[in-house]
This record gives sequence, structure tokens and C-alpha cells, in this order.
Amino acid sequence: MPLVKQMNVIGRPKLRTIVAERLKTFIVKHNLQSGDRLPTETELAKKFGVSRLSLREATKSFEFLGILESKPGRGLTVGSVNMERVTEYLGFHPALHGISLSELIDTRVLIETGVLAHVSQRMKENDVLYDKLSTINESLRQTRSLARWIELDSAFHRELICASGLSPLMAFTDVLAVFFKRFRESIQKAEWSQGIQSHQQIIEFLKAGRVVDA
Amino acid sequence: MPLVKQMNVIGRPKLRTIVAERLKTFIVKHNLQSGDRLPTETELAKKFGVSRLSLREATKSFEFLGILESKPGRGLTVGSVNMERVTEYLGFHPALHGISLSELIDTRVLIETGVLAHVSQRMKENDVLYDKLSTINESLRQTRSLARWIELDSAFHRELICASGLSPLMAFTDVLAVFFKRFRESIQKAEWSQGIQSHQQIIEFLKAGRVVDA
DNA sequence: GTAAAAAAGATTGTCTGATAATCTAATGAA
DNA sequence: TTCATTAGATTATCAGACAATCTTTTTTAC
Repeated sequence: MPLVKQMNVIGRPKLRTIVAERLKTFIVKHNLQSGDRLPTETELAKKFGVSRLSLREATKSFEFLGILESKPGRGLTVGSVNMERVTEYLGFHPALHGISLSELIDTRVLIETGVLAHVSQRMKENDVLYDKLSTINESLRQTRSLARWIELDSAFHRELICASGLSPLMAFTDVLAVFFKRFRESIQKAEWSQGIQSHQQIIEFLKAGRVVDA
Repeated sequence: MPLVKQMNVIGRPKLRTIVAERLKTFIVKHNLQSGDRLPTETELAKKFGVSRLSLREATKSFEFLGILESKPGRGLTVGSVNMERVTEYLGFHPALHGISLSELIDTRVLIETGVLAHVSQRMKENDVLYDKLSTINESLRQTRSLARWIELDSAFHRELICASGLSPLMAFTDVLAVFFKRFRESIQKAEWSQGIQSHQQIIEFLKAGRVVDA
């Protein structure tokens, strides 16, 4: 009869949590970059004082996010985060299902409107930006497949953000793109031409430097 | 001498990847909501035809994102995604380290500028928003600790975005906040009062409905 | 009879050890 | 040298076991 059974009111942190934290500081301390190699699982487990299994629970979580990569025979390497991958799994979560289409559109408009000033600025110094956007829009005009259209439209918006040079927004756009996927199928064909026209208009305004109009 | 050793040119997908995919569809198919319970690890493993270990590699990854929760004696339940948690681990990644402070600031200004119109709109219908922001800014004025200041400043920006009603931006702001943390320590005290003043100015303009000035 | 305490059962947490699959590097042959 | 082969290292996956923890049931005390 265990009178005073060992209890844990606070809730002892799981080993994998501790390991994840230590892994994080390890990468930061050693200033590891994408492609750099880490010690083997066995070595890391020994270093952290846990079993190989517990270590793996942490590394596998990191791998899921793209922070790490692992291959048999090679070992662990630092990866590069794949936002699309992450959001694919975050996006399906019930808690994030409630976002309305209008909210998404408002958000995108907000961002792209703000971005235009930056893009215009950079276009003055670099004609390639204009060509890139035009090329994509031309492809959009010619395509007949809905799937292809969606793909190209995403590329257009992505390129627009990219042209602004604000890299944090890039990651965010990828997230938005995932949410938009859920709604894209319901878009009417009628909106196609309209979309293309407004794209072209934006481009021309940008070239002319008339930010406000765009 | 293995003449024709079994090989895998394409690269067989890892079991955990397959399991993750099947877990995802399982949750969607059954329309599970936050708090709902899943079968036990053993049952799921059997269902998917893998060992308990392989199943755990998938569930632990989900748990890391907050999609699932697990407790001994209770089992697996659907959780609620914690964006802050995710970004804490995404944010430290080397690939995202190279972002400059000016880029971050530009991004934040861009977003908050765009947000103001929405906030102004909603303020007309709801006075509470004004009070909330004012309260935070008042606390900011009185605080002397740098750590506390950073915390409150984050709260202010967060509340501002929240007031816009655009939930996708909320998640993004959390990401930005993580990046800003790296720079906050270097902020001079001189900028304190300036920050508070501009905050107050923004609030007043919003109350007056003069979006352009803000 | 009710409420608290204790026990029993179920479930995840963690460890150990072993084998298969895969990649890298050393070795040897043409 | 250059290519094929072999050997070594490392992750991938499995099985079984026990501990820790939570839930439910049973027992006990009043």
C-alpha cells in the first residue's frame, strides 16, 4: 500500500521536451548552418544523458518541421525549414478551419497593397522584376487548366512579394497560399480574366511609378 | 556477395511519413475537434500496420506542433495549435537568422499601416478597443524594467493586430515577435519615450477616425 | 447512504537490445 | 586513373519490458 506515492503536481517535463531544448541550444551555440552535420544519435543521446529513443523523439519532431534531416548511413544534418510542409499540417487542424474567405482576401490585399511601394522602388533599379511578373501573367492568360491557373496565380503573388525584398513576408505568403488552396476550387471561371487584367494593370502602374493608383 | 541487393532508387518513404499522413486523414475523416479522444497508441499502430514506435514518431511530431496531446493513463487527444511554440523553434533556425532589423521594421510598419484602416472601422463600433490599447500604453509609460517594457510593447502590437479582426495576421505577428526578440535587447532607452508617444498618437488618430494621419 | 480513501486497470513514458536498410568511404581491379 | 566492390558507419524499424501517471472501480469509514 503506497501511502505516499511519488507524485508530480507540477508535472515533470517530458524527456523529449528537454532534449528538444538542448538540441536547439546546441545548434545555436555551434552556429550550425543548413547542411552542417550533427553528431550521431548515439553520441547525442549519451551527451544528453537519455536513451537513443528519447533523443529520436526530439529529432524526429525537428525533422518534421524541416529543421533537421536524417538519412541512414549519413546521419543528421541541419535542414532548411519548409513552410509549406508545416502549414500543410497546421492548416488542416480544426482550430484553423474557421477562417473565412473574405478574411483571407482582406489579409492578402492588405499585404500586397503595402508591398507595392517597396516593389515600385526596386523596379526603378531593376527591370528584370517587371519582366518576370509580365511573363507569369502572360502564361496565365494562355492557360486553360484550372490547376495550372491556380499554380501560376500563386507564383504571381509570390513573385510580387519577393520583389519587395521583405523576406519575412515570403514565409507568410506561403502560409496564406495553403489556406487559399481550400477555397480556390470554388472560384468561378468568370473571375479568371478579371484577375489577369488587374494583374496587368498593377504591373503597368508599377512600371510607371504610380503607386497610389496601383 | 550480394549481386542484386534490394535497392531503392526512388527512396522509399519513411514509415513515420506515411503514418503522419494517415493520422491526418483519420482526424479529418472523423471530424475530430479539440479535446476529442483518439484510439490508443497500440490500437492505432495495429490499425496502420506498424509498430508502436513508428506510430509514436508521428504522434510526437504532431504533439510538438500542438495538433495532438498525450498523457499517461489518459491517452491521445486533439489539441490546439500553439503558434508561439512553433515559431519559437522555427525562429531559431539558421536559415531565418539573416534577416536584418530594418527589414523587420519595414515589414511590421507595412502590416500595421495596412491594419489601421480595419482597426479604425471596428473602433467606431466598439469603444473597448480604444480602452485596451490605452491601458497597455499607460502601463508602458510607467514601467522601468526593460524586460517588462519589451513584453508590454509586444502586447500592444499584438492587440493592435487583433483589433483588426484579421486572424491570419495574428499568427504572423507572433512570428515577427520572435524575430524581434533577438534585436530588442539592443534598443536604447532613449527610444522608449518616443515609442510610447507614437503609440499614443496612433491611438488618438484612430479614435478620431483620421486613418491617413496615423 | 454518502463521501473519502484505496486499489485495480488502462495508457503513455522510457529503456534495452537486436536486425534491416541505406549511405559513405576504403579497397582493389581493370 | 577510374570504376566496381567491399567494409564500416548510421539511421529505420521492430519487439518486449517496466515505470509513471491518470481514470475508474471498489472498499472503507462515518
